[in-house]
Amino acid sequence: MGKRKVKKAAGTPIQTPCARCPLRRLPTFRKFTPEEVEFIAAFKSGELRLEAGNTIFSEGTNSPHLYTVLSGWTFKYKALEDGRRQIVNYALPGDFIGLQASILDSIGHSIEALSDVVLCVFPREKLWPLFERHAGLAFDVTWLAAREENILGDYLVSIGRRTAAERVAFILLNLFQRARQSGLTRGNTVDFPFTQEHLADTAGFSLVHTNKTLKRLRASGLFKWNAASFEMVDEERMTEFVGLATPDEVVRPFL
Amino acid sequence: MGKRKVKKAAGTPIQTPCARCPLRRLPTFRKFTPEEVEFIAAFKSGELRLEAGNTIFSEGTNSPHLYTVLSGWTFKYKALEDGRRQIVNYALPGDFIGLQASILDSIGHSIEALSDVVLCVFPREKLWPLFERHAGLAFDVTWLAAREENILGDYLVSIGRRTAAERVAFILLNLFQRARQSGLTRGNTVDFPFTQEHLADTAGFSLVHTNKTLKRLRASGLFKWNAASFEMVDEERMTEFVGLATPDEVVRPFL
DNA sequence: CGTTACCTTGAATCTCCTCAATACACGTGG
DNA sequence: CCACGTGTATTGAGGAGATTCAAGGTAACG
Repeated sequence: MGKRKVKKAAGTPIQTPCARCPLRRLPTFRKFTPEEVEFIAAFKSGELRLEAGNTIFSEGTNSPHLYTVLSGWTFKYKALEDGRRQIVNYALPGDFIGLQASILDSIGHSIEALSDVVLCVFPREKLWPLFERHAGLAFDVTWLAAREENILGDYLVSIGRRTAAERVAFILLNLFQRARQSGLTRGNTVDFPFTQEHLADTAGFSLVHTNKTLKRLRASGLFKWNAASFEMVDEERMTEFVGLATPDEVVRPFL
Repeated sequence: MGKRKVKKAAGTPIQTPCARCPLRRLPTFRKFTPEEVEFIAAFKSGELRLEAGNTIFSEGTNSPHLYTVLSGWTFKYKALEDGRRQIVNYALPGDFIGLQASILDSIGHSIEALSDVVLCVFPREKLWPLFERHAGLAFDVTWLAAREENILGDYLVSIGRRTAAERVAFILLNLFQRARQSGLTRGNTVDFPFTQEHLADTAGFSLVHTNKTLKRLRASGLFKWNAASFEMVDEERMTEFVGLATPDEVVRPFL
């Protein structure tokens, strides 16, 4: 882990107040009633800032907290004893992480900060009052769980049935679109914080084969990806190459 | 689809009353309060009996119902235009299907009856009252969604990172254990209603390769599988071969 | 007794993996 | 400032692993 210069003001950390949550301004996220915002503000117990590379959850663990990503990227993965690793999904700003640890009793995967991140922290024991007093928010939590299932299903088809090129293209497209929803794009450009090795562990390929697939894919001109900077050149053709329909704009909840 | 002799008594169909739901007797499922049982009984609007091979949900569709499997097996899958198919998960007695269609607005996968099945039918519009009036049941719904996510994650690692033999063994083991939880085993034996082609579409392999992998795997003596009848011979070694820990007994909800 | 659905096997070919070497950017310590 | 280590990207070569094509084989059913 590289040491970075972290300048921190001494004293109390500055927290983002929920009422002025920057994510709420994005068109992606649904509007809340004042009571809901108030409840969420009370639900939130703090913020957690972590540098890239830190582990947030370990597989099999339990935790007194659950989180929402406020800024930065995280990814969740499962590892086999001999070192093989499969990345299961990513979480971007607005996404929930650690729900499994709160609902089931232990989490089935590890979660790691992919970039420097800021997480909103919620105490686990207040999840129950949320279900009791705010059916709307409870429904939102379920919505997010269903969405997660949906994404994993998409990844499953990709890994199981798509060719190498389709598979890699699918992942890049998916992450680009989700980054856009989370307000991380400028025009057709994003900074992708992950390496080819992450991509390989997401696609279920070796690093070498991922690299060669990328080379062929780049030649198609659908996108550019140098260093961290990813540019989507022809989203439409990319979408149809992967065999998907153009996604409709969703308005979704988050906490 | 083969025509079967379906003998049906004329007149009103016989329904399983929730209070005497046979699934509730299994140790796997949690006990409900009398009020909860009453609510569920009112929530349930009927039963749906389907023969093997029928489609229950089509990808991209919406539905006024959601279901619980009362008996039989179903599987959900996604198809690409050119015919490639990936089975994403199975649903056994006690499992929920079609939640995505009720929570998100359309379902991301198709669902088909693998064997003859009986489904409990719940009207979608009563899902909201459930969240409003029975936080405990709402929590259960979320629990089931989180469990689903958990299973899909396991399948992802298998498809992405396990060898052919491990992968096939994992699926068989997983389905055997879930069948046992649903009360479908007699000793170490179950009737598996799926073919090698289903297994191939679950593992992400071609039918031929699945067959050859099975042959090698059978030689290990961990299990027997002839015709429909599957016998688990050495569950412990099978578990460690796949690289898993022995699962603890879970008590889980269902509707 | 012919059809249908599944299972099985061999052969040729393509995909993907491992091993190995090189290249480039960056930050550290001399 | 330069030498060196570290992390990431790139490329070639040889060998497993999977796919497709093609041919049987078996059991159930009408």
